[in-house]
Amino acid sequence: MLSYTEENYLKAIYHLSENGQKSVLTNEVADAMNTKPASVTDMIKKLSVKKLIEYEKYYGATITKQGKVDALAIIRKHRLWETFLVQKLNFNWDQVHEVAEQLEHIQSSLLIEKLDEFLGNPVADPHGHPIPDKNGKIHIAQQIPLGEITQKKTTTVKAVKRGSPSFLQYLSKIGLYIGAHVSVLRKTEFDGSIEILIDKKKKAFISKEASQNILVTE
Amino acid sequence: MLSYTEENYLKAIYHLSENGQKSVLTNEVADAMNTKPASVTDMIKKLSVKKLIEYEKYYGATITKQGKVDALAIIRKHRLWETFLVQKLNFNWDQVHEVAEQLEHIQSSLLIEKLDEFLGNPVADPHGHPIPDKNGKIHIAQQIPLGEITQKKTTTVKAVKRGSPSFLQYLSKIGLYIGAHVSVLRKTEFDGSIEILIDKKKKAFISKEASQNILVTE
DNA sequence: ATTATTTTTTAGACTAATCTAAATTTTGTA
DNA sequence: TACAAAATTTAGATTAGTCTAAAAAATAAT
Repeated sequence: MLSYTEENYLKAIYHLSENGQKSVLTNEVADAMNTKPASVTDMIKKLSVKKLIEYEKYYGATITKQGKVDALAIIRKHRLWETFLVQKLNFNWDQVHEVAEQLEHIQSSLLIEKLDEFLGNPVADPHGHPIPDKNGKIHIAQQIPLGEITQKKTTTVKAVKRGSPSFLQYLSKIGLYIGAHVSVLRKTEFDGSIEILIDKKKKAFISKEASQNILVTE
Repeated sequence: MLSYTEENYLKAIYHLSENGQKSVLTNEVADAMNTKPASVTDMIKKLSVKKLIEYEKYYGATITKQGKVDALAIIRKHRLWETFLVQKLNFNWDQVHEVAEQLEHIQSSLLIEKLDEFLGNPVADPHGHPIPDKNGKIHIAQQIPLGEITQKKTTTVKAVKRGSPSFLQYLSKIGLYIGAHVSVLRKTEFDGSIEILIDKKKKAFISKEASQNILVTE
């Protein structure tokens, strides 16, 4: 069984290796975990002894099949708990991450299966991120950044990419949420910002950066 | 803020000091925590520096006002989570303790207040144990052991005293649960065992020991 | 291609929580 | 009361996770 800390490192390494197949570097992990590279080296050795990652000195780590399985189990728990917090306890979507970071480490397969059932076997968390099923299978929906859709076409918001609390609060403030219907009214060439129409009612200007973090149906 | 381990020790000391005002002895704590007396001595020193207990060398520890407040906050969380597991996730009452031992350490006052509300501000957990309110206040109901009630009188089961999983499973098996209506049909003098009638339907013989662990309304 | 910079690892130290074994103190008893 | 037994504390060691500083290796740049 993995310790609290081992779980967190494994998860970080999984997330870092999602974007690109390349091996994950020591400093990247240290940044993600807010620890020092020396600590990462130690932990990487531990995880590689446990066959959850493969590690070549000075060249970073790659996650193994088993490592992925374990990481996905943790991510499943995280996202189910986030869903619970929003759907059942009325948390806002910007309030759930920190608490789910704790809840994801609770060890009880009975609990997580019953929670899954209680929530109606959800396929995505409050940020639109897919929830791996019991076997670690993820259904990856085709989604593109809002900035890239054809003008006039109406799409549905499916997910947010990076979800810092302040970004999520900002989205709520302009009336944007998962499931909202959005179309692009105008694009500004020089800075990439766009004007959008939400649910045929509200207009909003959003920056290029923001538009890249909002994912919609194609 | 208390560490996971400090919380567990504080809770154990609180529970041990509930039964009797006397100070809690090192060995008692070691037994309750499944650790060695030497470890207890160390922790007792830490908690006394934090003013959660008062400690006189060789004479055990007594919990302070602040210690009680902190202990009750943990117990509140434990019992709210147990209630959640049974009422919302359909756990059996003999399955919840271990999971709640983990959940009680989640740090989020928002979470616990929302959970409390979600559950309808329950006053007792699935074993009938009182849930301290937000301010640590407990409503202590008058309850007596089943073995001590007057024969023929019908009473309502309110709580179980010590709730090991096997004892709870046994109670379920004979049809006994919190809220059941029970009367004593016969008492056997020499061993203190009794025959009871549950919900005017089921009869069961239970030992003196069991009867002392079932608490009913007077 | 040699040097400078960056990255990573190693070495050694620290804290929290635990242990065993030995020393100390209290308690019980002859 | 004095000694034996039990309980408690102290001393010293261990493990997990972390750090800083120094050493080593890889990468970039002149």
